[in-house]
Amino acid sequence: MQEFFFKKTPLFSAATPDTLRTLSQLAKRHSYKKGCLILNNKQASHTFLYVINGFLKIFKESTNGEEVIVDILSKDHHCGEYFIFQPNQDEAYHAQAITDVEIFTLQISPLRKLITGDHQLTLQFLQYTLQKQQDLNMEVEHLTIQSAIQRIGCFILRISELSHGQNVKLHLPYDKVLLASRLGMRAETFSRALAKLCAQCDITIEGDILHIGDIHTLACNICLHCSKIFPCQARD
Amino acid sequence: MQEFFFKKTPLFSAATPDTLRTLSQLAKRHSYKKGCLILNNKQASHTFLYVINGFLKIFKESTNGEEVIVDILSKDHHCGEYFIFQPNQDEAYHAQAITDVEIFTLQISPLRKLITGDHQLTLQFLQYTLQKQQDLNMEVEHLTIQSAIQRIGCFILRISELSHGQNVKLHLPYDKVLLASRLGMRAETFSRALAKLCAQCDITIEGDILHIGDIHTLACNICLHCSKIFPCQARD
DNA sequence: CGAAACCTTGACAATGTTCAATCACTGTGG
DNA sequence: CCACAGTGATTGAACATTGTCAAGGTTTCG
Repeated sequence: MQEFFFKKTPLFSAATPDTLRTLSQLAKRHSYKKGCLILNNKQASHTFLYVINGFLKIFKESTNGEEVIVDILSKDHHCGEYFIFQPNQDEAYHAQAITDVEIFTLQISPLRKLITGDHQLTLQFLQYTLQKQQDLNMEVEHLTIQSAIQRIGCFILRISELSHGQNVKLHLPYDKVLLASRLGMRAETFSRALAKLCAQCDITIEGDILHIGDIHTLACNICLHCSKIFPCQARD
Repeated sequence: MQEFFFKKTPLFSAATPDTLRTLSQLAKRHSYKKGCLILNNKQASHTFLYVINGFLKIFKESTNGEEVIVDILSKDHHCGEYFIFQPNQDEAYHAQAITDVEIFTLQISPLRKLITGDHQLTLQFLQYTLQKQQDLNMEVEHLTIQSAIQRIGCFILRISELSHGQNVKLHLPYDKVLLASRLGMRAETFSRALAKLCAQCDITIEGDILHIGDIHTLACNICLHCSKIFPCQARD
């Protein structure tokens, strides 16, 4: 992979030329078709994974077999950095392509060397990790104080890029079963809650397309139940 | 404050002598009585806060007035580092002493200078932030797949320090109203769920003291509903 | 002692899950 | 080209869990 590619990514843009060169030698690019499992347990704990394009589902399984979604990664999001400081951790997680997807991977141990030798890179990692922490704090908050309807409305507002527009047309980024799971509810609950939300807030559904009468009306109904103020900058 | 004090904290132990000296000049130590509000909104966004002793509640308010607990900080935990890279963020949060508490504070902008000038310190911050991210991932998982009873059981196992012992005596670290809120449920739900848990798992309650017949029995009933394997290393 | 906070309990309402049935859509193989 | 299986999505009914409201008991502390 080429050095200038890394120079353009948010996470590595501030890295030194040396780091960029090493990255270009070590990173391995992969493509996967929708549905493919990307990491097995053994790989996961010593692999850093960066999404170039497409969507990826990161999930775990509870001991009694229930699937839990840890994250859904889109372009320029990444995972596995936790293992930089926890090399022998047995935090099994799985990654699956939910669209066709392009990624690159790095082995954790050379990444650890890069980090320890490049202060600017470490600062970037710290910055993005702190941002991620904020996102997770918000997720906990939403699971605690929002109903299913409110969580769906909030998600819609976030992917609408928080425009104030009217008659906005919007694609759901992935299927409803997955979205339900991402928002911490069952598919049936999602279906019913979305229908209710639409009835209340002047939205019509057509498959995976939403027609939203007025974003601001929606925000007025939803954003009460959150510590942030519309338009917030939360990511998808 | 003395340099060797910072040298002994987990977060700053790897800092350079220069950093430690600057810290000792800039950090301000404070004591608060149980119940005191420690930060107002204006201070929060440019203050880093480190707990020396006692417990602290970090919380936000949703627009419609509901309180949400973001975290409960105990000795050697801290907050506010998010603002290092988001200096003008208006993420209002509040901090309140839930026991008598000792803390020290740093202004964000000198802390930012320390971080940018001390690679080892940045690595420590990154390490602790990544650990925190894992903890939050676990919290989301628990809110998603565990019932109230299971969340309480899981909490008890974590503060039991995961010993396998029998006839373990355990103090709840803070009052039940707060604990309920921390675990994402109402006080009434907590009361009922704890009673059920005790009936199921050979535990007796006496005020804030729990007598647990067998930790392992409890773990068998609870840890099914989690992606980690008992004994896990999750913190409080 | 008395007020305030903490905690528990009961009755009931609201919310979300489970299970089963059904329908629409897609891609496959005959 | 059609039959068919499989996935995704929706709906209804019964049920489980959690929240709400009201009341009353207990503990703490000035």
